[in-house]
Amino acid sequence: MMAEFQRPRGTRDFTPEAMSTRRFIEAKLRKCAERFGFGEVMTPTFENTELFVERSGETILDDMYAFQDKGGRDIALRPELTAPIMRFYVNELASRPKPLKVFYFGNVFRYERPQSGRYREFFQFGAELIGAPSIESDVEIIALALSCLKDVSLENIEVRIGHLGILECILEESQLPKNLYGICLRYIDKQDIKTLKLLLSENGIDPEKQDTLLSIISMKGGRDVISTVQTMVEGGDDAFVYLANLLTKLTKYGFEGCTVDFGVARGLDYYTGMVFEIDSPSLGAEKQICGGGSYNLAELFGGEEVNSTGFAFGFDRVMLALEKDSVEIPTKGIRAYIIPIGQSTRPTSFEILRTLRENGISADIDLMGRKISKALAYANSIKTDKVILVGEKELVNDSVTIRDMDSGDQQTVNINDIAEHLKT
RNA sequence: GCCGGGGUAGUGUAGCCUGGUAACAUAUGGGACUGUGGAUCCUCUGUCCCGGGUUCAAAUCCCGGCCCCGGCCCCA
Repeated sequence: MMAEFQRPRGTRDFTPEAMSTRRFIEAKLRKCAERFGFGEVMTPTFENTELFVERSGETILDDMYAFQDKGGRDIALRPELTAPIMRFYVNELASRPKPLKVFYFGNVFRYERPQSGRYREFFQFGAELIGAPSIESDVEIIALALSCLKDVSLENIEVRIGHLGILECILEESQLPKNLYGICLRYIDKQDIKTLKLLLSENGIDPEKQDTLLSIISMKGGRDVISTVQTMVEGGDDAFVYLANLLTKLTKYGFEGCTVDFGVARGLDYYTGMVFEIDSPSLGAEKQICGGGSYNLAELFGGEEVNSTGFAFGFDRVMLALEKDSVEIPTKGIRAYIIPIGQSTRPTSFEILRTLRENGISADIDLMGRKISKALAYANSIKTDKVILVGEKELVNDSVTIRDMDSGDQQTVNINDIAEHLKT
């Protein structure tokens, strides 16, 4: 048999086993966000293309699944979820009590060349905290991201926190024309030192200032780095204090090991202050599993200015990282598998099946009419905890044999006690 | 968009260099063992990514495409 159809490039099918582990992790993330007081929201899979162009500029059209629908409307499959959430906010949620805390989990689409940890349809889990312009909001967001990773037991991570205020300050000092800030931040984010240097030289930036800038953006470390850099920069005091306080407040949440990295720029114009990224060193080229920061988008979408801060996880990369780090994820099977021995016991077997299911116990039964040996092999393959052997001999005494699939131990249980027996 | 490595039963592989009837393991389905054999034994089915070229003959060599893996670019 020849497979007639293939999946579109960069997409994936998920097996029952894969879905089981994905849902397990997903549930942990959701629970964590809810514990932090965030509520889940959902927006459409596609939006008007304009929304994303407004946010990121015409160039992202190349990287989007954008098309015209039958009514001639320009439509795009969402490439990310922050813009849709902010649109939702401006449309309907703006008058809600502040702060507004929302989270999401959804598929997103990008027309890019697939590679390790990069697909054309992938999944993002993220949160946005809207309307609370305090440092505590930024801390709350970072703490949520870190707590999520803690809850899924991903320990091998690198957290890098930066501040655009400081970068801006440095750029101002270097007297680079303001219209080049965007490009410059882009190079900084990419750590493209060569091109950055070229840009600075071309614009007649004092070589000494160049060196200062270059050394600052490559600096990362703990609290001491903040003070070191502060001595190299004039002004920007507020931002330095902010970063220092941020680290202090994070420790109150129990998070110590965050590093400060002045090279985190997240090449986008609407980020305003704190920015952060989380990497999993176990992954290859695509090792960033999370990105976030404080931003202002509402105004751009026609709403009132409102401070927001948020992050997004690359869910698939989190799953990859968990796999690389060999984090165990429990596989769940069913509680009981019923094997009728011989035709005569099948009616009673189905009664037992029904009783178990009505008692909230996951249960399945042999539908193939198999003999014990093969039925046991099947039961083993679907990872059931117990097997219930329903045979004539036991039924004479209204009982069945329950076999524990881990130990192989068996015991005789009265039919009326099966549900109770399996609950423990 | 660019570079490299790949694509052989459901899965994992051998065969490719050096062209000559496509194989092994495992899984699935069926059967035997007549109530514990999660075993063992027997057995059916099932494969060269697609298209073109070279050749008497292509899984094998050549070209193009598609897809996968790794990297570049990009990464909202």
